[in-house]
Amino acid sequence: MTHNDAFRQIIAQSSFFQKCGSNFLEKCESESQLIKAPKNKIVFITGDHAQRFYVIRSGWIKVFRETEEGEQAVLYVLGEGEIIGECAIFNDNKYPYSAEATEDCELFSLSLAVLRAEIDSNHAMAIHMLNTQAKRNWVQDREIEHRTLQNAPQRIGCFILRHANPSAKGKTSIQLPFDKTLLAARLGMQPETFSRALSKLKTEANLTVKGSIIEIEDVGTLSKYCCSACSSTYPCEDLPQ
Amino acid sequence: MTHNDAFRQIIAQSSFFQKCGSNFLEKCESESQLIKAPKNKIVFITGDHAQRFYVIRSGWIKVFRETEEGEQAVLYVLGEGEIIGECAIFNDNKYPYSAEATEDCELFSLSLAVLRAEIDSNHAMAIHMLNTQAKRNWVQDREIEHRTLQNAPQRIGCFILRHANPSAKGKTSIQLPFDKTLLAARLGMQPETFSRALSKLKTEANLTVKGSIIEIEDVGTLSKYCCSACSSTYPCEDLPQ
DNA sequence: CGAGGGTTTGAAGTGCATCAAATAGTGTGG
DNA sequence: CCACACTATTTGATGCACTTCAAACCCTCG
Repeated sequence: MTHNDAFRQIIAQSSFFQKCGSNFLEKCESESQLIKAPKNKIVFITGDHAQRFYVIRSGWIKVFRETEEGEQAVLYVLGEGEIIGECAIFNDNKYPYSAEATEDCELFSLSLAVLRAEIDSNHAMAIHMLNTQAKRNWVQDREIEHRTLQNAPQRIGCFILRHANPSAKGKTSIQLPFDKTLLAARLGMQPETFSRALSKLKTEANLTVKGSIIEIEDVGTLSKYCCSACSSTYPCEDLPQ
Repeated sequence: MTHNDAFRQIIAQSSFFQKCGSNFLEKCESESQLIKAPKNKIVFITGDHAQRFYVIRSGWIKVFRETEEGEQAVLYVLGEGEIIGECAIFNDNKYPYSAEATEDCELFSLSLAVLRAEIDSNHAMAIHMLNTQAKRNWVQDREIEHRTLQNAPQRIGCFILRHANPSAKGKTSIQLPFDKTLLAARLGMQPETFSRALSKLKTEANLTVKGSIIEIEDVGTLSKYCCSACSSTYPCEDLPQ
């Protein structure tokens, strides 16, 4: 596959780029660079002077902030078609978080200056960015709600439900998108807690777990267990992932 | 004071309105309504069809989401000059959270349609909103970090430090802006936990507490205690409040 | 002075973290 | 195809942080 084909393929499935004008897409395409980020590669660090942002072609990128002692708070885990680091243009050209490849990843690197110019000159693009930022905003508001009101098993169940087919009734199943240690961090808990909390879910909400495959005996039971500690009701259509 | 004087006084100290064009401000002024929200008044509820947004003239407004059982997650507590509910224009004209007066408040009610029209027609305004949303975004990212990495006494100390004079060295003092029960909820803990955690801070970081006045014996000691569990270092200038 | 809300304190329980170790799973070279 | 190394995951034991429930205390205001 040529570089441009690869680029277009990702663009086609990226909610961010789908609404961008073809003029801007062409500019991006022509100057885009495909980056291979092997597992554990740090893409950038909080405070780095930012010149590029990234579109994920493959793999999962962990977005986090870290104390001097190395304690991490994972803010997002982003995958195919999602963008990282674009927010640096609103933060004095400094990345407000760090990003690390959690497995071998491929990223398209794009110019922040091109993005900035597009936003500044193209009103539709500014509106599009505004929608993107606003949406990310209430996703984070929800995250705070989840961490405040849901306990560990409920947060896991909530994550599972958001990955299940939203129209599923009764029996269904999902595959966890990345490994359990990373998911634990994403949900704000320790790996040991994750393991025990998932065990508890097996009993309380009637799940079967085989590796990364989760079989849900009854979506209603699971959602009742999880969504009772949340302001939203199942199916929680307005949250991604 | 006339309505318009009161309006202009608030606008003058609102970071949001300071960068808006005079044309827009006049439109807002002419159709603004001063609302008195007595203590415990619900300004709006999650999911309400939104036609107005609000600028706080006085008092503290609690922004939260709530489960069916009445458990609340407080997302923000907003005060003078801050705006609430504007984000409904990016959310299908539904408020994504509830808002309640925690004391007798005065609000200016403004038209979302006017705001929407301004954003759609005025590029500078769109860019301004973009900056506002992006900033709120990383404020929320930080909130998640704080709740993940800091324990209760550290979160309280962090809040105190953000309310202290940023150039203070050594001894200084602050007054808590609202009551301790609300502050506890704002920081994601129970009132009892707040009380005990503040006691612990008195010992660990050498504070004196008299009602809502907190005397800090040494800012360095306090920041060392709190900021060690955070990715930022004191003074944490990029966070508001 | 008494009522009521805010705040603190006490006692007990729960959930999650921590540390340690066992087990399962995966990829490697022989 | 097997043994080994390495990582991911689970399990056990224990401790701590925070919550919960209950009651006392304090402060303000009518």
